[in-house]
Amino acid sequence: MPIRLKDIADDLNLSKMTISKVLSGQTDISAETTARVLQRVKELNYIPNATANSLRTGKTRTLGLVVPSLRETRMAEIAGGIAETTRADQYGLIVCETQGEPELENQQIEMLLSRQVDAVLLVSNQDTNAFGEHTQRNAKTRFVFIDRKPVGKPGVFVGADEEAIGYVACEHLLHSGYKRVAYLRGPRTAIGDLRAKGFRQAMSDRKLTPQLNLLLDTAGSGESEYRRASQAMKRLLEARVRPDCVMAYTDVMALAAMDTALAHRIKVPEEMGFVGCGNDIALCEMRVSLTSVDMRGLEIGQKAARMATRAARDERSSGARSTLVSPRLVKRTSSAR
Amino acid sequence: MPIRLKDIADDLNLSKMTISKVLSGQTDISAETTARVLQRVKELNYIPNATANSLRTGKTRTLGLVVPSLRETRMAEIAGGIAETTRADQYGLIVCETQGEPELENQQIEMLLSRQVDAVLLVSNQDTNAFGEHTQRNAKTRFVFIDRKPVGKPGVFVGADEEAIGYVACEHLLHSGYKRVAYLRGPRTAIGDLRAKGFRQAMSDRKLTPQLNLLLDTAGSGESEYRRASQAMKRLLEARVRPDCVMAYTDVMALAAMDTALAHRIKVPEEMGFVGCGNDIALCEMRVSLTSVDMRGLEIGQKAARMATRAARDERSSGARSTLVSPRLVKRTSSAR
DNA sequence: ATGAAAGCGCTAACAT
DNA sequence: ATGTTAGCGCTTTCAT
Repeated sequence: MPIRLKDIADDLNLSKMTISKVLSGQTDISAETTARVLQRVKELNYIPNATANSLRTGKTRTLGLVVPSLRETRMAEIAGGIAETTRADQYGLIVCETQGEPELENQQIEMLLSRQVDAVLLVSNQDTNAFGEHTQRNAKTRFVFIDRKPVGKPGVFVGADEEAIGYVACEHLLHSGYKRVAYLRGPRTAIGDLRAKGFRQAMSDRKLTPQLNLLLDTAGSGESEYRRASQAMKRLLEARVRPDCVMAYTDVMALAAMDTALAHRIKVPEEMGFVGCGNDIALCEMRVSLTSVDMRGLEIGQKAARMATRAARDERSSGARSTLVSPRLVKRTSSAR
Repeated sequence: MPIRLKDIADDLNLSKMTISKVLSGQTDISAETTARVLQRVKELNYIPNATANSLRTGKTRTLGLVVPSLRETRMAEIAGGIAETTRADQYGLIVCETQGEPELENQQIEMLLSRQVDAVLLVSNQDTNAFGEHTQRNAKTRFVFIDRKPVGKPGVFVGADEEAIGYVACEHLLHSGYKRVAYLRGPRTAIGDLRAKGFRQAMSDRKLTPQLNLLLDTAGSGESEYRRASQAMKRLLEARVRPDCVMAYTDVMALAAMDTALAHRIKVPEEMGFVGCGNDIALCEMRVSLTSVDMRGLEIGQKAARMATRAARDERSSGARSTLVSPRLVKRTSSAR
């Protein structure tokens, strides 16, 4: 059996309280006793029972993270940022996958509440608010939403500034001297729409009109993202007016477009430029290295974790309700005109 | 404040025990009472306090996972398998990153032990066994090692059959009619050596001698894996005897080699075949789709989680001490001669 | 500067 | 079929 406070106390002819006080850094214990206790604690390799502590104090120093899947690059990045920050703060992190299923999401949130986590970090798939009951009733546990704004729930929000992502990518191409921007715009989700809005804004800020026939939606089922983007790119190359640059919703799509162009003997970046989103290091260093928008998953995770621990400490729900993290453009060869 | 057992008991004029029994499915409660309790529990949205339960029972129904980083594809896969299985078993999963630093690894293990996890799943970076103390002293917590065999610690092991991975990849190429296999062998780690051994075995089983000049080590610092593999491939193409196929330690390396060959106007797969390892879906569907060895990260995670929960349940440390998971070859165009 | 008592929310073991 | 007692390991509060 593991060693308990009492074991140390008995061993030293002191009371449990004295040991507890030493370990929690109270100052009303003599230096001598403190030293004796600390030494014995080390010798016996005492590890405090966090469960008992939690039951007594009502705090677990543990956060819960709920994500659709850890295997998407973006989620892994965000989770990494969260894990890093929680570790530094001496918090634990319970991670749950939901496969995008609302039912599992609710189930996992309930599991986390049962485990008394101090806060829940949630990348939700639910546009609806079935988890409303939880956030309502259980006033104790704070919620931090990531990347997807909840409809009107209590809890703070951190996410990428999607509109800025679209803007930055497009503006970079225009600034580099490219003129006819094609945008492989990805799915018709809230995020996809925001990013497209940024793209359009960048165009109109330069008095350019997006040529709508270059606005392709590569969503669709069956084929891989790469193949779908390749096909879209082929169609673009056959158009009356060819674009002289392409921005894409993801790095994979940008890479697919670039590969297609290269196969058509188009010179990159001289004749055609490319920008992706994600700054996925495995993808951006391939072939002609790819300019990409870093969406700051790591920072978003860090920020979310900090908001969570702060919210968990404060009684009152604290200040900032919503934070957008600005993207950062990483220039590489593919757009170096 | 959240609702407690006692609240329900008072509300129904029953004792805490009756409620507890109903919720844990004891049979010695009348059907009528059971129904009444269940209904009120649902109405009040009662969520049991797992912390109190754990303190009382000594079990947390929580596993700890320690990995170098969640952002490597392989780790994300393994973690995904673990998360899936623990969820199905109604276990929680505390995830920790160590950035490959032994100090952090020990720290995180201690954190997990403090939180009384029922078992620790560990992808260790330590060849040494600094965590020995923990595994020794804390007889209660079980250890499951993943992908890296510990030197001689208590605890079970699950990992990929690395030798088989090397064998399967090479044998596939030979079976397809390729003759001169080049192997971009990756780093000189224990795993790298095992995989090379499998490669050599496959060659000698066919009475072929690996041409040593084709055995390249792409380890080295600074440049990205893709660039290093590209350079290695260029050297291979300038050699007196060109290989007619390439197998690589990773999918990125295989892709780099293939891109280099394609840039040299070599026809894939007719003139040259390629096989990678990892079966990374984002990479294998690019360009000429890449044949790759699936290293079964998901299955390894699932198996590890099952071993962990089983070990946590049984008092005695149970049977199987070591399991190797066989790789699965996924044939695609790049080697379709 | 040190310690005794009480109790966090739950359940194992034993009454009734 | 239902309830009582005791206690998991710790900390808060209040003595001494």
